[in-house]
Amino acid sequence: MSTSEVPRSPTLEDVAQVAGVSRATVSRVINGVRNVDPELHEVVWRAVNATGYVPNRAARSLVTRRTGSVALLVSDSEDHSVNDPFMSRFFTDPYFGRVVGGVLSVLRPTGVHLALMLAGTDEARVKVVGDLRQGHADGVVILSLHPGDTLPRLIADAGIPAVLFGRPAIPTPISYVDVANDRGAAMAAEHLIARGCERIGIISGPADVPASQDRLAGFRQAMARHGHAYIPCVEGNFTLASGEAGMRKLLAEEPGLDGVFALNDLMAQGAVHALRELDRAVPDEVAVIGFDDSTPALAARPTLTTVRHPMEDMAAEAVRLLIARIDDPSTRVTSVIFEPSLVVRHSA
Amino acid sequence: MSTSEVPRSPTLEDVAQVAGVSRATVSRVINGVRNVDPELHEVVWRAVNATGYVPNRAARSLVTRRTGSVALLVSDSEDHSVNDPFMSRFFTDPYFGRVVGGVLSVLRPTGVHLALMLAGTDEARVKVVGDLRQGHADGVVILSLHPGDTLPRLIADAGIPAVLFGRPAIPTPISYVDVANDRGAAMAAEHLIARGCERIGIISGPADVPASQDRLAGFRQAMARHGHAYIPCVEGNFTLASGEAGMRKLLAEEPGLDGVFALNDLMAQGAVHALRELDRAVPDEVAVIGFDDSTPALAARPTLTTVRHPMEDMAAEAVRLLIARIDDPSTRVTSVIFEPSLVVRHSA
DNA sequence: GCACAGAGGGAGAGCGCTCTCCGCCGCTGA
DNA sequence: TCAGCGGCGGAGAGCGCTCTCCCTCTGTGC
Repeated sequence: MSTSEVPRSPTLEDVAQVAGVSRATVSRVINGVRNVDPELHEVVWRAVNATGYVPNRAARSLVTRRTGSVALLVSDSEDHSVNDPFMSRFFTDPYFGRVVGGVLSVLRPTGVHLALMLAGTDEARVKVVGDLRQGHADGVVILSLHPGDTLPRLIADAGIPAVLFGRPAIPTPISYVDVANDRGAAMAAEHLIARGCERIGIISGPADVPASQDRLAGFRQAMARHGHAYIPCVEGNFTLASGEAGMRKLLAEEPGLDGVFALNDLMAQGAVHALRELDRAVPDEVAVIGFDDSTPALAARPTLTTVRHPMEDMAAEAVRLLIARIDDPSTRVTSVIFEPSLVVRHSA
Repeated sequence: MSTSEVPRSPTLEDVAQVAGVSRATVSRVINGVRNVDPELHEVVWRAVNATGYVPNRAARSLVTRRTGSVALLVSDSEDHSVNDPFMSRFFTDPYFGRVVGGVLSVLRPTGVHLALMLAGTDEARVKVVGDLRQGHADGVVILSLHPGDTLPRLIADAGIPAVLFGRPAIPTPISYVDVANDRGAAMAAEHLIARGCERIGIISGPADVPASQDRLAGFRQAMARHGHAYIPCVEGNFTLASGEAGMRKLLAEEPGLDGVFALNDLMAQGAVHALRELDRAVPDEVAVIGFDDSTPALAARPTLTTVRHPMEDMAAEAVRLLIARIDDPSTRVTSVIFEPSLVVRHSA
């Protein structure tokens, strides 16, 4: 197409020349600083449009020490990534997409850009901190996928503005957002009981994951308030297959089960599959309730009764906290906890 | 925690001082350029580690005119984004996650970073081009979600290295990767026919989407080769609900239907739901085949027979093409078409 | 008439890096 | 012995911007 020379893009200097003013004045106009004669203001903008000027990001960053972008950092354990070159297990999970959507919803209007970073190995973790310190992003929202993650600590120690998505397993001086997992689980318990379930089981997540712990505790406490001292529980890992296996195991232990709480929707869907194969009607014979209210909840049949986890709002708030901290590093470390809500559909 | 002053991070100059050499030499060592005395080499690295030096990205970008990152740009039409503040419809779709996974799988080892950009409005499109021209990324993989998108053209005209994910609706001088949609659809047709289906219908996607057109054409041609001149077809929009509605409509038109090809898995799953409600056994009474081989294919019951769309590999290849073009802008515009494959499960 | 304030705009340093140019040094060949 | 050469390292310009300093110019008060 165009065989012409790469037409070096216009600089401030070029605009200044066209407008007949100094570089400094153009800079002032563009950044809206100080009083500039309205007439000159106009002239400068005209010159900007005439030349097609766009500020050079690197040059600006160099002097302002700001990049105008934040990072979404996914910190996973090594063994996961190694087994799955595409990390599709995670990226395909609605969890990721909902967080990205929430993050972008607040970033978009502000013009701040988003970088996506991954840290699977310890080496990568160190590299990420270096990158962050030297101008890849002004701050970072951390999505830590395994408990005992050292990354939040590294980042906090490096003085990089950061906000965690979800309570950290190890207490760390970083702000975080979370959902009241315990309260959500309690809602699930109340709902099953109100429905008349009497023998209720749990398909939990990994025991060391904070969200899993909180949901478990909340559910058990609510059940205890109703006199249910012991709740059979099997451990899953938040996958469809583990929900299916968990359901079978639970039923083997407690054949008279009439209600199940799965700690996420995917496992709840797995449980429903197992129940169908065993010819137990859902919800009439066994009621199933999930957690998250993500896509599987609507795609499953019967549709899942679940606890809504407002991930988009949480992600949006995380970014707001982050931006506040970037703008004023003295902002206190804080946590924002969102209220879950029960979404009643057909499975319970 | 640390109330100390922000300890200005070390610069090349600092490292040079520690190593007792010039700035230029440190730069050479770090960038692995030219022959540097092995002994000095060693000394410099020691100094780098001692000072904890990390190159400043902005400064480097400023002179090299490279950012060391590429963008994944999602170009959507305005009406979508407006209705869905989080764009969750798209980000939650396994499509997005698989592409991100594929992109990161090749980016990670190279140390190139990923920026995520969104362009919903025309205004945003112009802004994106400006950002791209001035140092937000060295190139861009474009995920265009609506036909007639002007963005690829804008980007091509701006001379920004770019690769499209999927054939553009409007011919544009940009490299792209795609799957042989027609061949995949033909495989689906052959499979249904081999199974003994005689009255086969299609649940298509929007008529103006290239992937939809190609699948439709491929399917029809394959059917024609077997003497099926007319195939009933209803139009969906790639969602679960549209698959369900499409199935009902199809069945109303053609009650004797014994096979259905849905242009993606989500619609296939919807079709299965409809069939269950209408008490038609899948696959015995009606065989259902999808396209993509994404998560719904495994989550549905019965599990879906589908055509595998190697999105991760395609995304990876797109990035490789992009990087090649960034490194050598004279690289020719090309297209890489991937072969689909049939994945036989239980629904057909 | 003059000091002074205050606002607007220009000059120029400098952010941290890369890269060209050049000089030094030790070696080779005549 | 000396020009020539090639390898290695230093000096320094300059990437495009922001921002401080300072100069100029107008308007005000005494």
